[in-house]
Amino acid sequence: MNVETTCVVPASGYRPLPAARSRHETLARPGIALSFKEGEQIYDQDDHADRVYRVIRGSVRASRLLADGRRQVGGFYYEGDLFGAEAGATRRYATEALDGGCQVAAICLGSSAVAKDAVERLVSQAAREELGRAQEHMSLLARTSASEKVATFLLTLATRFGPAWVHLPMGRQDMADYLGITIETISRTLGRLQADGVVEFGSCREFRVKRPDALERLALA
Amino acid sequence: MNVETTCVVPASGYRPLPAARSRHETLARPGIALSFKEGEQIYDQDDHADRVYRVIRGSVRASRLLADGRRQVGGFYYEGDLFGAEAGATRRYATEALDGGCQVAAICLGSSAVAKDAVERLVSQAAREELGRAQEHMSLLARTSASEKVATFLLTLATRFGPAWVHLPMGRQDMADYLGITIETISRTLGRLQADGVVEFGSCREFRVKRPDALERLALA
DNA sequence: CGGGGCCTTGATGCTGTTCAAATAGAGTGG
DNA sequence: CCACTCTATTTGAACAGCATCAAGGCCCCG
Repeated sequence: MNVETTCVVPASGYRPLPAARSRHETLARPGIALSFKEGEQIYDQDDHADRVYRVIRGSVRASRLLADGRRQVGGFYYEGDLFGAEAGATRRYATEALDGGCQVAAICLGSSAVAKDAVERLVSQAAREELGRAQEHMSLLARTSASEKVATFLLTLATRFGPAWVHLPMGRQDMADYLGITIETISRTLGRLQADGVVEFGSCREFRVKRPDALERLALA
Repeated sequence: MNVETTCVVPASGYRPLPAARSRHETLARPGIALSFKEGEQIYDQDDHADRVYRVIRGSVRASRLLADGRRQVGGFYYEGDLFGAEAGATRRYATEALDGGCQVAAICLGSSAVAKDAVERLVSQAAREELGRAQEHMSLLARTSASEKVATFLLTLATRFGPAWVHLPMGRQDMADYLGITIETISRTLGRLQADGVVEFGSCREFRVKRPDALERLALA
């Protein structure tokens, strides 16, 4: 494409922050800290969306009930993640704390006129993060085989939370509803991965990657 | 590709537009109009993302090559849609014109200092639209059966493009890669829907809904 | 010790994939 | 306008993988 335009690459404003941030940076941001018990709801499906959040501690699950009663898990948010940006005026997913002692910072839209710019940047950033996650999730769901999905899921977690033992804040049903497969298939696939020596489970909520190369090969395939 | 006009009309009053827009209204917005032939690329995967676009005429396909050679279709954009917002600094999907004579308006980030605010709002709006589409697509991919996926896909198109005959700008392979199923399953499912009298195909690129209630039931189920 | 989640494991059927081939459709040049 | 070619779509048959139904085991907590 050879077009002569007066386009200028922007110096700032459209550059996303790296996905992983230090906790210090996280805490140094505006917002009202809130605590939630395990399973407690942060906001509900169809609520009016008037704020975004940042996870300070613990993890959060976004889920949605479909017309026929099935449940879809939209995503998981971990320490440092922004969430709560919406395409419309209402919540597409409900969000709940996965851990006891889960803390989030709420950033209210249009709260203080002083910090208006900062809030707008935060909201914009939240939308970008959400978009990235949604696209990642789409790739995951588009994969054909259950082992690819599960392998990719574990790999993503392992990549983010270090090479040692990784704690799974969500249950098997959550994973199933997130990956679009049944809980039985999840269980069998995890069992197979462990039997093949690719990963190792300390308990059903804790795993460790034993052969990263094999896991990556499965995830890509 | 050739440049048609060079309109740098700064949009004054911003307001969220309805999904369907008149062509006139579309053209009254800032941007550089560009024309593409069928199959011509608008931008490539991994390109630097320095502008967003609005479809003026025709339709656009976003697609992505995966490591193992498979192709994933991220979405389709139709007249009036904003596209090209990214979560990161580079393009996650390549985009190509589906029709001959496809026209899009390019809005360069940070182009004119005068319209800076308008551009920022447009980019923000583009991100929101993209997020909404991604979430819709996730719901689609999470559905278990092929008939649900195909029915939902047709219903979405029919809802947007009126009750009469709807033209499909994409081929079967595009639909397959969008829905995460094979082209054979697409073909069989469409055949079944037609045999059941739910839809009717004039040609393989044109259909009409005969029993909207039945289609909706399939889509929800 | 007993109850109730949650997770695992087993057997069977269905749905979609795969491989293969036929048919339809669009474009090209005579 | 027709014959030819190439691609897109449809159709067929066999197989593989996941869902479903069902039962059993594990673990936490009262």
